[in-house]
Amino acid sequence: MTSSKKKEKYDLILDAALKVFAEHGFHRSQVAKIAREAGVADGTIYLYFKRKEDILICLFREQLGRLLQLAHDAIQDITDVKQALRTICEIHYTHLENNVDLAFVTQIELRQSSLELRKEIGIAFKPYIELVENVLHKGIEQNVFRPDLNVKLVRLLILGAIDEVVTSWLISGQKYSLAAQVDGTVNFFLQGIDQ
Amino acid sequence: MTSSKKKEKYDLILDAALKVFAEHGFHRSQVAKIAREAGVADGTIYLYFKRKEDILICLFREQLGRLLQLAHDAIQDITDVKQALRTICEIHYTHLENNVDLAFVTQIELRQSSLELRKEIGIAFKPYIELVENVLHKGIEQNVFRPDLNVKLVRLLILGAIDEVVTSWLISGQKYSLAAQVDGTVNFFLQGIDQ
Amino acid sequence: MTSSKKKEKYDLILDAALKVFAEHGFHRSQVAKIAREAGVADGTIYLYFKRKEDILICLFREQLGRLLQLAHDAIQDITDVKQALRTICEIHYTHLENNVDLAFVTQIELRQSSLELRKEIGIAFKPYIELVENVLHKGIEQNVFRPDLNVKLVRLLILGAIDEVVTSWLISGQKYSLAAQVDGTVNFFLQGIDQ
Amino acid sequence: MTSSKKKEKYDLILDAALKVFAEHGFHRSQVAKIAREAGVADGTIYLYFKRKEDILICLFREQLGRLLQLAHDAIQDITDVKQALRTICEIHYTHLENNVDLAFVTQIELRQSSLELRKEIGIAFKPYIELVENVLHKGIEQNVFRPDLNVKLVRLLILGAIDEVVTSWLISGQKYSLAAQVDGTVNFFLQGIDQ
DNA sequence: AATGAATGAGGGTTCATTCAT
DNA sequence: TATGAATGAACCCTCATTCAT
Repeated sequence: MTSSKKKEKYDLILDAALKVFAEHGFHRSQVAKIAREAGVADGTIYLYFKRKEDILICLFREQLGRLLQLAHDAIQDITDVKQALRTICEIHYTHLENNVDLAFVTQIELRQSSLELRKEIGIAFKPYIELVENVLHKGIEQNVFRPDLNVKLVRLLILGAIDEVVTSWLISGQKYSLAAQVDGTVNFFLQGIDQ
Repeated sequence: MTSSKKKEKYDLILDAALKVFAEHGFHRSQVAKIAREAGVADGTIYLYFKRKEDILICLFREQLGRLLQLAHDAIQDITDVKQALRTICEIHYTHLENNVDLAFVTQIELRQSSLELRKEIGIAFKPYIELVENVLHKGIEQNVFRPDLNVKLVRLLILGAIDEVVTSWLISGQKYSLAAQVDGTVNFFLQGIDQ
Repeated sequence: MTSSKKKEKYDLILDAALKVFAEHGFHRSQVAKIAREAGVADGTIYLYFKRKEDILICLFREQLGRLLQLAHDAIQDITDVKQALRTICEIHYTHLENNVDLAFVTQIELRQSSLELRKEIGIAFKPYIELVENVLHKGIEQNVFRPDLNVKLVRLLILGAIDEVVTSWLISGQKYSLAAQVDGTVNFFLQGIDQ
Repeated sequence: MTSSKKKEKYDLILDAALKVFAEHGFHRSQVAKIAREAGVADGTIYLYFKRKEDILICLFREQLGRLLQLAHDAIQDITDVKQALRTICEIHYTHLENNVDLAFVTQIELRQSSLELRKEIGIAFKPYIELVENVLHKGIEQNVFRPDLNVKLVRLLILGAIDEVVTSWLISGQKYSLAAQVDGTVNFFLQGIDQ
């Protein structure tokens, strides 16, 4: 009972933080504002999080975990690596398009943080990196992807490219469909721009 | 004479800012520290820049201008669009590898800014975008690149991919050569990962 | 039974407080820390003490009571007032030397309190004051001490002098024997510094 | 000019701090309150003092310096060591009686500080200690004071005794004359209480 | 143009105390 | 009696910006 309540309040705060961060940005979001939004006292925040930055980190971990789970489950039964890559991209775009608040936090606010925090984020991001690298490795083994690929570099290129598309879509004011970019994106990944 | 002095001091401040931002990050760089580094009084900064963020914007414009000029000059006489793309990527990587301070400011510090600032930065970034898009358009016209390319999307994908490679190299502690990634990067852009 | 348990817990808390106050100082000693040391819940503290300062006051009362009892018992059968004074001083120094935690609390932490608290402390200190004044009065009656003594003033001088010796010994890091100062102290009280 | 203004503001703040500390105590005195009393902005305080505690230390140094100067000047031409001791005591009592705010700060507020701060205070107090010890040494040399005196111990006893008299006078509400205690105090120091 | 002293708004965090259970 | 989760008031200090000189 107590633990369920604790869980509830923990989530209450994270939900409130997501909303407040998305609206005002990390630096402009006072802890007091998050507390008010969550319906708890300022001090209560500090029963669940060590400091303000921790809220951001936990929020990211939690949310990235869901995205990862979605992607993981979706490619579980897919043997076609090209299709797997497409699915990852599709889920990535779709999930962020359906969760604009989350998109703002990951694409904009999360970058406004100290180098130390970015390293923390990097660690949390590891499983997602591995998901992509696994697909690449499998593709090379299956002779579907070119054997001379530098997997780490290609992974950077793919995730950097995806990231920029999402950020650009956000900054533009979400005036077009993000999910509609999947085909163009994946074709680029697979065939490049050369004739 | 006066204007030349003004020019001098303006540059003095920007040079100081680049150094200080790179060392301490934007938020940890007090205006007073930049002033001391530049050898001027705190108040003098405000004769040349409206506010602290302006220093960052101007610094970015100035430096991006140089990179743009380098790239522009280098592809001037190149008719082979593939080679042009390679040259842009090569200059981008090489220039940032040779100017780590600049790299830190553009890849890390510049992101730690408000949405408004990022829009400003976007505007300054326009000419670089056009440079890349021009190459893409030319390549399509020449039937070297695929005719169905969504140029804006591909440009995002290319610049996002490059950006991530640079950031990752920085965060890793510049433990390997950035310029050595040109081949892998451009091959990916041209042929993708498909066999 | 209940009252005995209460007594037990009351003492448990005071013992914990003495330890925690001595180690961290009054202001740096959170109520939570005392509670943990005592093995009770935070809220339980408030069943026995009105507020944090009360713990300090009660602790002082309790401990001073013991010192007073020791001194009182020791001079009970002493008719020589000079010897009585020496005994009081000896017990004071010895007791604090043997209870450094207590010394820290009385000499350092107790002073870090509001004027109001110091008045409370003054009241608790009354019996000790009377003990000393009684010896002085008796000495005057017996024509052992000078008849023109201002008893209240002399009592202040004596206790102030003793207090400073103890504090200085503490701050010095207890590098010498406090009890060894009894002779020098009492000689000063009795004969002054004049040849 | 500038330095004279700086001096002025420095003193303005110290004067304000003395008043505010005396009235509300150190811990209850917000920096903002001192600033308002001094007629400067909050931030200005920090142009002259590193932190709140520094104000207290500087205040003490400044004021103790004056008291020391007074005592030093007064005993300059006195060859009679007994008279010198009397003069020191007289000036101490008189000065604090004439500067009740100062008395509150030195006797009450200054004690409510961390052990570290008390060490700082101890250093500032050194010259005063030496003043007293010099008189004691001289008295022993002149065969006026007993040759077997433990000078350091006696100095502690004397200053401790004086200190307690002042504090007691303060806590009592200054209902009697402090200066009137000089005779009783000095007689005690010289002859003790023995017949 | 240049100075640099002065300004003052702004917020994360602690912790004594309460109260529902 | 006992718990301990929740409360929320309280405050020092930084630093971007201004302005009198």
